[in-house]
Amino acid sequence: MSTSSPDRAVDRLEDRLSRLPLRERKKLRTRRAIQDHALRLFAEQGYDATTVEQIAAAAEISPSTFFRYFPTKEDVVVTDEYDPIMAQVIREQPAELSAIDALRAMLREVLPQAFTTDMETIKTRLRLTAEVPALRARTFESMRNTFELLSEAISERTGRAPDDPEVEAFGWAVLGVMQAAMNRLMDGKATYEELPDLLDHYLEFLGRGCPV
Amino acid sequence: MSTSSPDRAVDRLEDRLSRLPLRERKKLRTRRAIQDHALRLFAEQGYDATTVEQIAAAAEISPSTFFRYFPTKEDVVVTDEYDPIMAQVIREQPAELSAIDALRAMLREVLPQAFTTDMETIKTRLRLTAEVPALRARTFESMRNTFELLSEAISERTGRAPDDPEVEAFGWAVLGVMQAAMNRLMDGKATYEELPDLLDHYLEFLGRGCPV
DNA sequence: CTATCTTTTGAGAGTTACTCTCATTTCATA
DNA sequence: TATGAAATGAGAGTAACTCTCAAAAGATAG
Repeated sequence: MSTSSPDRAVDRLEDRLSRLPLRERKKLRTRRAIQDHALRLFAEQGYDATTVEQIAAAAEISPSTFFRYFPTKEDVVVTDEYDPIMAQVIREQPAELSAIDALRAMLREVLPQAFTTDMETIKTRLRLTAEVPALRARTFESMRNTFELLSEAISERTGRAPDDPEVEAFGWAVLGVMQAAMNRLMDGKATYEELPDLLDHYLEFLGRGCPV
Repeated sequence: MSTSSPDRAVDRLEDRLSRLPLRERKKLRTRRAIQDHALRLFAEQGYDATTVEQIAAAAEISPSTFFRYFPTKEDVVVTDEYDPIMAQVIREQPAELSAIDALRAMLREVLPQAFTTDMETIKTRLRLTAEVPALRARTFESMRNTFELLSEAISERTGRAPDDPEVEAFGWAVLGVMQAAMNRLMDGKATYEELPDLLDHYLEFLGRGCPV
């Protein structure tokens, strides 16, 4: 299995950081500081028990500045950078693969890579998302973003319009089975090691018409 | 197409109201008053521009009491009573139908019924859900409830465990295509008249393995 | 019908996420 | 080094929720 594509996709992101005007680099550093301190405090004290004021103090900024970087406290946990990478890797799959097989190949590439580089953050975020109602709710908004990128990539591969009714149904069905897998993970009915296989199985199951 | 089942299911709900201790009946009346006034005010002034204080004043209760009936302002819009009815109607379908066909039959029964009795409320709720980010987010929590009832009903029909991995994947895939249909409705790409056919087509499409 | 017990309600104070405004500082450019 | 633009901090304000406690309303026994 090729491992170079997601590396490249990630590298492209990291690369951009270094050769940026000072101002922009400082902003990115501040953003990351906020997120790191926030996740640490959430893990230590719990989400609700941690105030924005505390996060701002830990990151050495003012509360006003916090809200300039993250419109809500929830965004600190919910915002991630994987969606564009996943969309990109879908596009890089051979054209002869079906949409479902392209998705399966993408996940087999991206998941191990993400787990290797960011396991701790991923675990913290998933645990918070499972436990805090406000964060669970926000998940849906981020699914809508994922849907946009996903249906765009699918549309390109299949030559159908991005707002084709069946493309949209397919996109949401895929997000559905992904959510099913995430829920099993959050409920402790599956482990992180099993996740790639579970997702693969779910997509194949979807392609067979969900025979139950 | 049978029309008696959803009538009975609804009737059973309405029936209970009449022969209830005074206290309970008053509570239900208060609850409905809050919801009616809230939806009216939201429609007139917008969701964000309407405060809980205004709703409480309109319903002639105190703000404290508002939060005893609805834990959050969002719940007033998001809470609905259709899920148990839908689960019940799924159970009433002939055993020889596949899970997907049972769902299709259920929707052909329940949707017209719901549209006939509650069209105004449904439209208001859907429009608010489309427009207000906080409400969009909350949709996901109510999907989780729907999932519980749905997977329970599917599990009974198929004889598989409710937490069987494939039952869960199927349930979320179904919720996915339903969400796809709702989104088309909210985006103005489909009408309420077309919704039953669209949903029917989506479920059939799902049963064919989503060939895109 | 009265008295008691339980449940529901209202009033009010407190917390915190989030918004807005304006003065100040920090960085970019000539 | 001076000038303009963008980022920051400080502070005041709003509104959704939480908690506590006393008053009111409904249920129940005598």
